[in-house]
Amino acid sequence: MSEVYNHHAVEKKWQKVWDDEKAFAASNDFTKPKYYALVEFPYPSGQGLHVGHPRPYTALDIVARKRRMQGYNVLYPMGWDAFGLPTENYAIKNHIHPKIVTENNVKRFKDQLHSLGYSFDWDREINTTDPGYYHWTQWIFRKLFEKGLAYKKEMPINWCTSCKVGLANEEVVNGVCERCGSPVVRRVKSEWMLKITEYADKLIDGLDTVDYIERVTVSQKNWIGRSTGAEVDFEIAGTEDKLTVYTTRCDTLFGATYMVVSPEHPYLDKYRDRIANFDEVLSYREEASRKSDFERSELAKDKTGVQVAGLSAINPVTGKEIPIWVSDYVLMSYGTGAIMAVPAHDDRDWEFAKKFGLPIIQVVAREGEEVDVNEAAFTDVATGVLVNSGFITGLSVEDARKKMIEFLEEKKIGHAKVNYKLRDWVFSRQRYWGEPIPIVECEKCGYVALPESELPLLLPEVESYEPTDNGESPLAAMTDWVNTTCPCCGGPAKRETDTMPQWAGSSWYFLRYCDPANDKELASKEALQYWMPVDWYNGGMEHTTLHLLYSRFWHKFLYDEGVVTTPEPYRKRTSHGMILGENGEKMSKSRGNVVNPDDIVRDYGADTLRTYEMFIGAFDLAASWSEDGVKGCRRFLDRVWKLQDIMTDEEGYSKELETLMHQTIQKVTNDFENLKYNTAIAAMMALINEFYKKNAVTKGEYKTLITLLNPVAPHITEEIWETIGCDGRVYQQKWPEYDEAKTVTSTVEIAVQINGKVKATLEIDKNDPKDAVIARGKETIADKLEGKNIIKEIYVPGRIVNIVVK
RNA sequence: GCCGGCAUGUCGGAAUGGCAGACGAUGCAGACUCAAAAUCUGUUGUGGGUAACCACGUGUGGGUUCAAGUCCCACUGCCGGCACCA
Repeated sequence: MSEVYNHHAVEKKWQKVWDDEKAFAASNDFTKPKYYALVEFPYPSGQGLHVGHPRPYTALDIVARKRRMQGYNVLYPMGWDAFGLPTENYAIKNHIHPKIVTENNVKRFKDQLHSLGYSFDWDREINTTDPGYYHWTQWIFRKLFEKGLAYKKEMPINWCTSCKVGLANEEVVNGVCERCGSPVVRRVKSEWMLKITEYADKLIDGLDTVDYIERVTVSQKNWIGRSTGAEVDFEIAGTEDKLTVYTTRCDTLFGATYMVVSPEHPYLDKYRDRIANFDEVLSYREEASRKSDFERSELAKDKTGVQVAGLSAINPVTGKEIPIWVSDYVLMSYGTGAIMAVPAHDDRDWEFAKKFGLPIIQVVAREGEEVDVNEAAFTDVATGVLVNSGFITGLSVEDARKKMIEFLEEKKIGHAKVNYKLRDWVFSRQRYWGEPIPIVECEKCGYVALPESELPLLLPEVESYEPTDNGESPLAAMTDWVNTTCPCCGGPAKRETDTMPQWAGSSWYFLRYCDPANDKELASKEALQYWMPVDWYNGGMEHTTLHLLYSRFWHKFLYDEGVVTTPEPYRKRTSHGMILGENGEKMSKSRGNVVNPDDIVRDYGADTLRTYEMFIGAFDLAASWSEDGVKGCRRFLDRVWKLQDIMTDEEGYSKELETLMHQTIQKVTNDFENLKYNTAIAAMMALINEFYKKNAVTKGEYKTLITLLNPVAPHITEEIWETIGCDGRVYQQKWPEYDEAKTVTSTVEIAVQINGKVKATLEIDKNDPKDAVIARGKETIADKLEGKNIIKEIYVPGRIVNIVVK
């Protein structure tokens, strides 16, 4: 009899063996076929590893291990995205340097990951807070600056009126500061921006060349939000100025009955003397400054706004004078900060017009049908036909748009315009724990980048990590660091004191893994050429629009600069679902439903945790934790272990199980590729159930099972392999192969239906002719067909016979 | 509000338009045990029937089809993201 499986001893033993053997180091032999599997590197938080982390890590560990067995040179690396707010806040609170906090957290994370037996190549570990790493983050920023893609702009930040510091969105809860409860306002500050909008088209078009799961592609396209519309100029009555709007519905211009400008629109200040109720407008602006863009664009039932008394505009096609309003649902950051309002054909304009009693004029109708725009806005573009619209009356929406743009261009009052929802990337943070921005401001030369020889610009030691009272980063208080000389003219200059956002370090980390120790360049050309692109990148859905887009942007820029050789960084992108608590809610301390992976590893073993997280449900959907489910997986591994007791010496497959063996290899092989880890494991469970039913397993069958299971449960399978006297290691074995012909049987059971309802089953040979099968089918249900009128007989080969009767 | 996703037994979940509920858990019954745990065996969608069997059943309402969990239309509920958390 085999001993009871002891996961403590066995897991420790094999983890040491793999380390000593450098079992999973990626080779620098660039002649072999390569495979680059990547998971998002974690933020090493103080809480340690969450049970959510092992889900994607195990999934790609399975892929990485399988690829090695298939003969690939595999790169499966890990590192730390270690700059960030929680570390900094923890450091402030406890007066510990964030560097120390980070070191401790990284150590804990690494121990935890190690205890799970991942096949990471730890020789390539990276850390974004390491000067040898952020050297190159700064180098990339420098290049962006050189090419004019980094610029300064006045941008609103969240400002706590009491703490007198800038706050991250997350630190603002219901409009008040998370720490002190004081109101938060939006305050303007000069910030570094990156021109991601310049790459908007490339970022959309590139999506056609990669293999991302559909919802990622769709999300990115929507986020970039390319729309083709027109800019139209409206004269402001009695002035030389024009109010320019962006619209996607220039066909509805005849129905524009008023205009709305954003509270921050510059014309409000320019014409303050003409605006009779300027005080009212100002206080409205003040109110709007308390809201985020998100709150402002919410289609709330009660729209707010103020009419700008004393200013009006001229509708360029009707010549009619129309009022100008100010409302916070119009954003300065999208389009031109002003809109033409067509309440009859836009939901938000309709709400606004209803609330303030503004005229609603219908200019689009559905042919042959009454549409009452006083009941609701009519927004159907596909079936709309223009009415009441001068020279475009009677045209479809599509044609009307074209004709209107021709007209606007001819009269020089407008033109076609492509617009994006995507906004430039706000790159400044008034924080300590981030990469210093390698720029100085010189009175004579303006903003000057540090020369490459001065990189990395080290993060200086400061006494306090708190932002200063005036909202500057803590670095601003270090005058001897701030005051420097201009690299250009040698005159006095000041260093930039804002730091980079956490997104910076994670926008190129996959390149560094290719050549992590290089101190001459971010990675050698040869290494990049060989390893890139990443063959399979898995990460959370929550990173789809920010991290994923930011890193594609940087990569495309580096491609244009000739630094990297592929236009896209990732060939394939998948996403995993969240792991929820036992109660189906998100795990959190306050809900008291947090599961610590260390406890599971201690009580059930790493292999059990890995198996359970893969078995828990569809990989891309959220799943709730269940301790009983964990036990079930441990039971499965114990049953795999105990197969030793019924193993025979025979090397091949037994006759009865030959088909099932080939089917299982096929299913596991394919399921591992298609994110269907749960059904792959179910297939292996079903297989061992058959062994137990027979009360025998041949050594050949056992070895195949162990090899298939190894990527999921690497420790126990290595131990069994050794115990039953096999040579070498499982991780060095070739991936099992199946014979397609042996996965199918010639006889099959099919269902016999009447009107689509199953009445009987029938054993047939797959090669039986259609008529014979139908005849036999009818025989088996003859009693039920009596007195019925057969009107149709259907045979789906190898599946079903359906007799349609009346 | 906008964008995306999801909805199947007691629970987690399976199911190229072709026998719904694989696999696991739970419950129940039995074996082993002084006993319990562990392990093993059987059983476990609902209603009716002694039984063979019959009817119903994949969030709701309609539709397409010989056949719908799966496709189409309209809804409802829940979850995620919304640009300074990462």
